[in-house]
Amino acid sequence: MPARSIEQVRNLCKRRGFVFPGSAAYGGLGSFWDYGPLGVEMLGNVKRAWWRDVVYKRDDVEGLDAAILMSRKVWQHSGHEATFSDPLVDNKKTGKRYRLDHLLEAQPQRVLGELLAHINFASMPLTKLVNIAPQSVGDVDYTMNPLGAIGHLAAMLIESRMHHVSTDRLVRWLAPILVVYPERELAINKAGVIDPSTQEVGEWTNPRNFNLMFQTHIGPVVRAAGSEEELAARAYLRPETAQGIFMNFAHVQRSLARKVPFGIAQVGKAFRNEITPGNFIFRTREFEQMEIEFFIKPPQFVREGEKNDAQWHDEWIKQRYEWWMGLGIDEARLRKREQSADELAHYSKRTVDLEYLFPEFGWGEVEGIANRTDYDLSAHSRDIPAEDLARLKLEPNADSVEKFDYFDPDAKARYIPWVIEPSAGATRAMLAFLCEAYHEELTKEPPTAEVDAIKAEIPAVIKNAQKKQKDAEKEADSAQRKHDPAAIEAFCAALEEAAARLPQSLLEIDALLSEHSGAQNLEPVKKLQPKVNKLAEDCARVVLKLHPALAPIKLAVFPLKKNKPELVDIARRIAQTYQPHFRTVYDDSAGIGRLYRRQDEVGTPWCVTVDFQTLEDNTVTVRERDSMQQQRISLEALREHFFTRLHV
RNA sequence: GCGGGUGUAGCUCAGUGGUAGAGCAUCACGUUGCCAACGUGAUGGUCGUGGGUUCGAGUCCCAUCACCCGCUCCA
Repeated sequence: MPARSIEQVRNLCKRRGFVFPGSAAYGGLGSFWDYGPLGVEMLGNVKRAWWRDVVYKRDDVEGLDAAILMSRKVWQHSGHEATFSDPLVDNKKTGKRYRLDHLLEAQPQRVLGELLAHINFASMPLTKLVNIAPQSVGDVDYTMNPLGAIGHLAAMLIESRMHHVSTDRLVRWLAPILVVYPERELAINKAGVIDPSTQEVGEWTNPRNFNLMFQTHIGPVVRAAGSEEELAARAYLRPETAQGIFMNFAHVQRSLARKVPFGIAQVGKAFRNEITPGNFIFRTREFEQMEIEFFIKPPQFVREGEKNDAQWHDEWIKQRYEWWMGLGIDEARLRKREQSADELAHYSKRTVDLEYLFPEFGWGEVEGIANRTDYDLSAHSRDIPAEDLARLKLEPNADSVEKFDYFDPDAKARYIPWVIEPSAGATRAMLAFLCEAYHEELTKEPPTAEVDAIKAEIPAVIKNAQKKQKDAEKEADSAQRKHDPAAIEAFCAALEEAAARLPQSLLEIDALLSEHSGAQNLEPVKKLQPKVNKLAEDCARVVLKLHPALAPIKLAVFPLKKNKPELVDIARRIAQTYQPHFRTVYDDSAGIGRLYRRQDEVGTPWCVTVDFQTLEDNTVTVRERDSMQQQRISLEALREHFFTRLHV
């Protein structure tokens, strides 16, 4: 059974030195995390496992480590500066928050018309309108007259002649207007904008603009915000590592004389001013990515027998899926999910997400494999033909001095390659592997008397719960029900079934009693739960069943008794033998049983114990983490034993 | 930003207006021949912060800060 809650994993991480809250001495800084001695090992192992798989094992991928700070121009032309700023608005009544454009898209046309009618466009500064208004409406060119464009739109909407303008296009203009319009709060509320969650008119706050990229400035001089000097000096911390790869496409291709198809892999930090960080290290504002941009021929140059973009995409999806499985993720908790058209990023033709089933919050993306076409390399190139600009919805790039094209000796043609992008979260991967590896196991037979006492109390719990279930069923209006009868019924059934399997099911019962939020309020449960929990903790061990390649410590060496210098000496010597090759620790700070449990908890796959027999025949016990089995191995054979298992 | 929750020892948490507590962890000494052993002792606290009520506040009141969970986002 993997982790039941993120809380369990978070606690273990803090207690055992994987992950600590950041800036803790000053009360913490929301959702920034520091990686402790074991965390840095494990995260490093995740990254190494990935690098081995996508760089070392292949003939067609090279590595790269680009700068984190990149010119503002990169992010303007990649589209991030525009798309990473989302206006948000809250409904004070329901507490729901929406992206303004999503909210407007969910409105009936009538409300959008009302909204336009309530905006006095003449009161808005013309300079702002110029940036927002469409250049044409229908057949009429409004380049010189943005006010006219808005007025035209408003008139059409009010007269319900919507066939000229689709809702989503209209929303794209309306949303930015509502962010800068001085009386926007009034307008939204007067127009009666509806909350999609309740289908009732909401009580809305001011839409506020959010920029998801972290800004900084190159050079120590302080400049006025928004000034020309400030904009010129502005840089962003990369929100994805991918753009660093695109910037270096030509460098890598030329310096290593690479032919398409080939890929560039990069591991590194990325930064996003997430609106809602949370779920431990799942969504943080500083995180680490493992990304590949795999460059391939554009469809029109693909010849008979060669893979096209769709086939390369499928192949990478398969490859990456297998990587996760190979490191111990169970099939039941890893899935591929096709992104729907409306959630595709601005650069993507098709994206398939790999999602892990996390405890508590459920399916969460750990990797996205996107077909980015030739969008990015074109966006950063000058002299792109007009038809390609139109196809990719790009503006001509006058800032760039490069054209990221490639002469293909096979096709005898010059083209801008397409790209398949497998992009995984390294920090998320670590969390997924930790959740997957977390196990609680019964290691001792609980005393019969205590088990019987628990058994005896369970019927009372079930009876009490069933009474609550009947009460809930009496309440006809399901919205008024305090409890969900179906949930109670399921709880009772599970509890009854588990009770019959005591004592083996002790941990399941502990989980049942402490997890059902409704159950915790039952009086008999309040009495029973601490008893069960105590007994469960006494008779169980926590073990991280990590793949050895991911385990932060590979080997721990103990003397059976720490006050026997002859055992201590040998144990220390064994540890020192392996320390240069892989993470090995020596420990004698507790009794042998406790030492084993400590290593179980951090996922150390093997422990070596030096005992009195060692003095006679030079053998030690090697104890395996998952099975807890021991075997005697001679000191000479240890090297072979571990090196083959760890692929050193 | 809105709603909910939590702040007491390194960790997990008790604490009824009247001397600041437990378990675990840590350290010392003794004991201990393989799966969270035991005994004795010790270390460790501005009870998140600032005000107020009171003879007296961890506890009641007000304010404030931080973190956690949920809401958008998506590696």
